[in-house]
Amino acid sequence: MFSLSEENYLKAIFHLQKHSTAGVSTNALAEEMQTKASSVTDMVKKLSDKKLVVYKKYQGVYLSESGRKTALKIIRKHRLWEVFLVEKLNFSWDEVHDVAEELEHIKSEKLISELDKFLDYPKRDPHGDPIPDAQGDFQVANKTLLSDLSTGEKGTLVGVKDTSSEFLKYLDKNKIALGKTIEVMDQEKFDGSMLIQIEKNRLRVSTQVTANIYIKI
Amino acid sequence: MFSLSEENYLKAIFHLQKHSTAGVSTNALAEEMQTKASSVTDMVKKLSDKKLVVYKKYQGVYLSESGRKTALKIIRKHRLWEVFLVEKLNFSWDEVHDVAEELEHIKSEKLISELDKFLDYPKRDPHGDPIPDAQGDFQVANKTLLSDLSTGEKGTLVGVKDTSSEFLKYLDKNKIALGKTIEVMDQEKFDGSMLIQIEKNRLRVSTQVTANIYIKI
DNA sequence: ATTTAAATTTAGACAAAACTAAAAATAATT
DNA sequence: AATTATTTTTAGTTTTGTCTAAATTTAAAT
Repeated sequence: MFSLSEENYLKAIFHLQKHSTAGVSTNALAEEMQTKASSVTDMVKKLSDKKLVVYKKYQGVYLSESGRKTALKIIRKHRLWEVFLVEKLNFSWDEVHDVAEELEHIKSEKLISELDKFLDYPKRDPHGDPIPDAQGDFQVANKTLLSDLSTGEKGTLVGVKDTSSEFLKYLDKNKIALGKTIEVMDQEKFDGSMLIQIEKNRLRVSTQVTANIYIKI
Repeated sequence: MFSLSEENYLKAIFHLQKHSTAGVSTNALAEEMQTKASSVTDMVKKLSDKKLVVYKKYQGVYLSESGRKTALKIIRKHRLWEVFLVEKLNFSWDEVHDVAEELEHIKSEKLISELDKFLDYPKRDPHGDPIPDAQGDFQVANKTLLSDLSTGEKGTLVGVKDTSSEFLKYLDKNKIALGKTIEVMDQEKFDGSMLIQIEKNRLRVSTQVTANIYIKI
């Protein structure tokens, strides 16, 4: 159907598109894809010919409806495989990304519908991100960044923004995990760092940390 | 490490090499890879540069020790994924090949060792073929083609030579499955067809069938 | 032992997806 | 508004793996 590269571009455009209503710029896409702007222009033209994106020179690129559907299918596969790796194959949440990045391109409807069934239709991946269903629909959680909470507020940790191995290992080390309750005990004016209570533990975390943790109040 | 295409060539050479002690011919490889002889020559040169095969112009190609090890790793992955698809995702033995063909190229040592563990270290794939261990070792079963048995002999069905969907569906339809006991009741001189007793059933099968079923006496 | 046939290799070309360097368009500054 | 800076696109190459057509080598047949 689509090449590996085309699929990866669609996914990247989808992820960049969430951040704003404007079109995705060539440079942003080049950065995300770890490639050069000229390569992006070439590929975007190809995707445009295939009606997967809407593209006008110098105006950035938008996913078309079919492009969005295709991107969501890939994201669905990626996140289902992540669940599989963690739940069945003893991977930790910081190890799954690269392997899922490969597995997401396997082409078989049956494989994914059966995997979904085998995993008992999970709604979220190991990082708390929602898994689109076969139609591409998914819950948009009303989540808040921990950094946006005020002293005294509390909620449940439902996701992470940064999914880098370094960040996830930091969380593991400090026993900060999905599903736990977090309460903001104090905030330092100077650097924005927070003193948080997470179950029995109390610790101070920097803004780099609080700006990458999603809370459901 | 190696490209998709390189891996597929190594696998193809491995499979063709079993049939004889001579080198694999360019044309045979072209046929197996569904490509042209000139493309094969190009790729074989590349594999030779990488010391994965031993190649002398016009003399056919042989796997080197490292080529053989690489091929066995891919075959191990292919067969483990086949077991996974059948045992965990409700695939039938005639549906697994194409998907496993894609899954076998996923690069992760941990993925495969954990999958192996998850499946409880299977020794054979759904078609009865042996699964190499992490070192590339596997049992070479002392199996016989059903067509080589004589009237009165019996044994257990341990594998199939032809793994095409058509043949496997034929076997399903006639309740011929791995692990069942088969006894040769009679053989027709004229066309070589056999009357076989397989558990409670008795049926007549052609040489196309008997030459593709492996029996362990 | 020639000639013919078949198999194999070489040479040159192409598509996909990337690159570099230069040109063009847009945005930002003075 | 004109100039400068930034972003984006174009033009021309490169690499991988394929192809066709022609040349070469090996095998088969007379």
